[in-house]
Amino acid sequence: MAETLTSTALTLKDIAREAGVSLATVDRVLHNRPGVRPDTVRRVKAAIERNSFQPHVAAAELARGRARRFAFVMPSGPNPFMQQIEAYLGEMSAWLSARRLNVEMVATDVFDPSALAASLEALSGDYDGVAVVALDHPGVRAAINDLVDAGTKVVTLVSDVPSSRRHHYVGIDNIAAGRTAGALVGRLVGQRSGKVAIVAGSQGLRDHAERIFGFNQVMATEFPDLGVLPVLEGRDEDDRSEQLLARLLDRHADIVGLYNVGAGTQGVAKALNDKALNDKALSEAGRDKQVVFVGHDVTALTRRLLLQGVMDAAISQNPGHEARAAVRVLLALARGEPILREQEKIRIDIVMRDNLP
Amino acid sequence: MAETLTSTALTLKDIAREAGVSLATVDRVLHNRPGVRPDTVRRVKAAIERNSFQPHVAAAELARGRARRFAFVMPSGPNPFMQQIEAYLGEMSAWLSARRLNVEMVATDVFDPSALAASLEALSGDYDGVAVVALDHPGVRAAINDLVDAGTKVVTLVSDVPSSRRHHYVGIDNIAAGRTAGALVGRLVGQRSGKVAIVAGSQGLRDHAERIFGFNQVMATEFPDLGVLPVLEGRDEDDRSEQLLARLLDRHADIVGLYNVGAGTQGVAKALNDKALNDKALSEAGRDKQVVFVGHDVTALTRRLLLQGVMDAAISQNPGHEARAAVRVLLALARGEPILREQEKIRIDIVMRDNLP
DNA sequence: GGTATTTTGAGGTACGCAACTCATTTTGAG
DNA sequence: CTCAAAATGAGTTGCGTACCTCAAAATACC
Repeated sequence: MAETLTSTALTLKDIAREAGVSLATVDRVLHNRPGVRPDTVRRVKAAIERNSFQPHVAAAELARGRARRFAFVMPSGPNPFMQQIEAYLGEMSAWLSARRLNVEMVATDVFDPSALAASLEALSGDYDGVAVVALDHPGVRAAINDLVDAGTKVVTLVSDVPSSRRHHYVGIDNIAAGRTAGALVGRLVGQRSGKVAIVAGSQGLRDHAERIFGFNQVMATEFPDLGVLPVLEGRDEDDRSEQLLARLLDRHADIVGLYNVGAGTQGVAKALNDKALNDKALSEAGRDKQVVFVGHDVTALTRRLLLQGVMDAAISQNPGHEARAAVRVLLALARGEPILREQEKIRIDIVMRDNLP
Repeated sequence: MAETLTSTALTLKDIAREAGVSLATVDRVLHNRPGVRPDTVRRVKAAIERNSFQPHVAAAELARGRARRFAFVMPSGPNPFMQQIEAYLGEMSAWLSARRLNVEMVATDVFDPSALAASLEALSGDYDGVAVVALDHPGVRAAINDLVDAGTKVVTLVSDVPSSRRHHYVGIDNIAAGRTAGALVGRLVGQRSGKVAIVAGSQGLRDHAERIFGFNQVMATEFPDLGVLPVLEGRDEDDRSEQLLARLLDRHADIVGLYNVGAGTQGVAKALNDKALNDKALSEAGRDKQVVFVGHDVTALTRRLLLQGVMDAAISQNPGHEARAAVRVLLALARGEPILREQEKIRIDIVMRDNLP
């Protein structure tokens, strides 16, 4: 009837007795300190295994004395998504200080590889852990590897550098995100035929490129009747995105779907809106005439657009989850605890009007 | 450039000095122990506020000595969703034992109010926290309130009893889930016209009733052209669901959408499949002819159906998240820590083939 | 005023581990 | 066998809090 998931509490002393050694030796083994014969190490580890001993987190934390320092290296400039991550870190402040964790924000120009690399190098030695919104570039990769070699735990956030030796990536699979967007656009367009437009920040950005790749993959295989127009590069700027899109809508009257890969949402929405008003003036166009609009991230703006019905779905990576996961992962890494992969995995959320968080 | 989110570490001793009292008095105030003049209480609390003092979690945990005991009261019987929750709790076992937390599973017949109430009463006094998959019934409500009065922290899991004094509910808003399902069915059906079927376990179950309510709400307001057929009650059994649905599909050739509210998915899929084969024999029916099928939860079965294209979308509440959130909330309640609402909120996930977790 | 009662201070112990010192034993090389 | 080096034991201290006891001081009551 009642089945227990945890064993009784053993202490280091019990392990020492079990292994027939002293507390000091167990401590040496546990912390990879030198001066223990390989055979003895084996005996101690066996005793730990046999009893599935877990050091008491609270005791360990209390004993080590000094607080841990983590740094978050984030893009400077007004990126609403990044601001949300910061805000959620702020909400954790009580949680953090109850655990004597210091989290510091470091702003840097993420799009300048050498500036980013310099910011990272500057952290060396002073921090137990670093979370960084990274750019995949050789200089950045080297800086990350240097941090890792110095014993700092490194987590890439939102944007990964897979070729580095970072300990963990907290973010979504952008190819899968693009595929999801493609499936949504295709399915929501339904029976209608026509063309699909893509607005991105830049195809040079790794995450944007991956999303576009995934999107095209699905369109090609599952919705071959929908022609995909060349990608517009709006540089994540509202004005530019609006102009480019407006021109495209002018030239192609048969656009039925739109995928906005990055930011610049305001401009995209405006261009779409102008077209809708225009259409309405010409004839009575209902939902059937409307362009299916799928974008990314739930912000104040996209939330409004979803509620108004201008936007049909947002692909979202939960910024709160990302902020908390980054902290938890850094903490687990620093403590040498296992990471709960399921918990820290960032999922691709489909957000429509009725499941707005 | 580098902005810190956490303050320097104060201790109780510092607070005592600040307030001009002894450590013992601070301790009395902190734990609501008697024997302190109201005026002194105020002074101490002011000092705590002023310095935004947070007791060191690790020290507190270490000092209290005894381990905490939590109980999970779950339905007996082979419910895949509940089994997933148990499995995820199992994955946490290292995490739990490192914190000296004991989690015990208690199986009970959740559909029998008096049995459930009895199970809850039996836990009284022995546990620091209880998570329960509850049934909204006066007897159960009373049992929950008794536990709360006895000082046990109580969290309802998956299914809520809002009228009780439980401390927290870990689960989704089922009305919103139903609305989401409705929006999906409506949008995915697209231009086609026809009828929509609903298969539920029972309209007597609170969560099923709420989902149906939300579903109908959206259908009535946003997709008035789609007629909703009376709810089939399959009792979450495969055979019964299949038979009922097969008969309905026979009678109504124009069914274009289906919402499966609960379990019995295997049977529902079989009935749909038989119809599809039948249609194919009569004419060449592509995707356009297929019934849009939206259901709940990602299990081995629904995963397969999504991949096969039989099912179009699953509304999912992440069982791993629910398991971990329940533990974290119970722990925070027991410690008197604030709850990170954002973190513990269970979201309504839309899962389609391309964002299968 | 004196007594009972309440409030406060002072101090100790324990929790489990990290990190350290120093003495002692064991081992291996010559 | 001798001696240095390596391995191990034994012990201490401190982390910040909970929880407890006992005495002293302050206050309330008659």
